Amino acid sequence: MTIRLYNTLTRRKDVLTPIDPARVTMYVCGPTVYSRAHIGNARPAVVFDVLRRLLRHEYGAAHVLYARNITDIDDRIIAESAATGVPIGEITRRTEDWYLADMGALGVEPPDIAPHATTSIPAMLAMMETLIAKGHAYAAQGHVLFDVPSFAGYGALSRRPLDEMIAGARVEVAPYKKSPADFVLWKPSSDDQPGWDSPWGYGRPGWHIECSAMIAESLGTTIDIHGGGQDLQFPHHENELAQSTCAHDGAALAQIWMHNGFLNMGSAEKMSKSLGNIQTIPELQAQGWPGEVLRLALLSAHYRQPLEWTQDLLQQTRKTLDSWCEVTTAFASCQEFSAVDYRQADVGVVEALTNDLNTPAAIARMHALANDVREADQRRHPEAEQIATSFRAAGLLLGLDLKPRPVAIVDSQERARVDAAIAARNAARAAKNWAESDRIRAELTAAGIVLEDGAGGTTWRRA
RNA sequence: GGCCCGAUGGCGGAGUGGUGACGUAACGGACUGCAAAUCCGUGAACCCGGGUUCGAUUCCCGGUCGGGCCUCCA
Repeated sequence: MTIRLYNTLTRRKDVLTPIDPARVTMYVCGPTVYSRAHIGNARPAVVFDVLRRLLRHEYGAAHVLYARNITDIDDRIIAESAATGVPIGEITRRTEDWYLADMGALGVEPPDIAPHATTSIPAMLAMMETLIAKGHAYAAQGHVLFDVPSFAGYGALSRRPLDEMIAGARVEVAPYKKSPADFVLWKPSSDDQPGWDSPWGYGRPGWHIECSAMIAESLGTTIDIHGGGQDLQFPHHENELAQSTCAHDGAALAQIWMHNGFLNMGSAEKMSKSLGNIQTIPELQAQGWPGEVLRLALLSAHYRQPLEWTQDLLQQTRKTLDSWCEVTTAFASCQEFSAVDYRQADVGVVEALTNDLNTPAAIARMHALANDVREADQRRHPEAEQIATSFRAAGLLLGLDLKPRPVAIVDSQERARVDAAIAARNAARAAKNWAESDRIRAELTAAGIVLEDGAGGTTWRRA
């Protein structure tokens, strides 16, 4: 099936044509590990996790190579260490562990490759030497700078004319820059700052060079998809593109550039650490929102659109997820996780995703499938089971495990206790002793168990 | 100031040159001892002004409002 993705470089939906369909490559800018990620940081992780699942569906799991970096050297990390007294290594290790745990809670699988900036210094130094040799970078006062005017294509990604950028610059231009637009590839470190020896002295890399070096090292010269948040479009991705293109004699860095939108917190204000209006994933979980609810909520809007992040959205999402899990309950083939494969996913859901990852359309299709299953099941139509399977498989494509309910009844004593209570209540109901039957229901409700009297008897589930 | 993006029902959120998804909320009904779930049904929107067109929410221009980036940021 043809996958079309919106390409920031061309400002239209382009057909994805992998350079090598047996090795589809995707790189997404990962976190700078200086403080715990918030739910807004999770949007790209979840979005590109879905894209990865779609790519695996189309090209085969063994033919997709996904890299997401860890930026573990950065001035914010140095500042965080200085402010808290916690050693840099501890901050970065701890924050990365949190990141992986938090994303895991949202059903995000770890990438195939997770390059770290600090272990890619040789590759960065090599790329800088190449850029200098080719006349696209120069050394000055312990710095190495990229010579922006030397690259005619600069500004193509963010559509910023170079002269206007210089004219509108609000930052004071460092004296060692040949052009105000030039950016730092390498900068000197003081003795108390982390650094590495280099031909230009003891120092550390600038922000942009790491991604260029790590992409070349781990995936290749030209990759199929490059992703990240909208805010990275400029200057980060523009600079990455410039460095890599110049280092590789004009070869494109990526075929398709994708950028996700932000989460808004009420009043259309974006969630950000500097505004202080963030919610971390453990905080949200502590409020009672399971990871899958958070994940589906993040997918409820198209990835390029802003998403209003509200309690109402989470409540609505939880309800949706509950009803979807209810749908698979009656079908034996859906009970066993191993029996369901995402390759059996409903074609309507797949089609929605191949259209620039239209998750809202995919979710709408899921609702339709759920209705189909309920209807077919009600009529005892043999097709019901098959639809239920394609429904659950499509859920896997979205990264949702739509397990049948009730779930997590590991305690057989508890099960026996609930069964006994239901029997007692049904006896009371048969005797029209409503006071007693309501008392029993209230007791179970207090224990977090919801009873449902259906045509086939009383069933229960966790609230 | 420059560049870019957006504006759809109470809310969230797709999509389309012509019978206006989907979800949730509201209302009516069926079912139910009550409830939940489910089912049936009813209302409910395309920012403003021009233009193109037989016809625009959809295309074009202008405006208003909102957001992002230009400095760290998913």
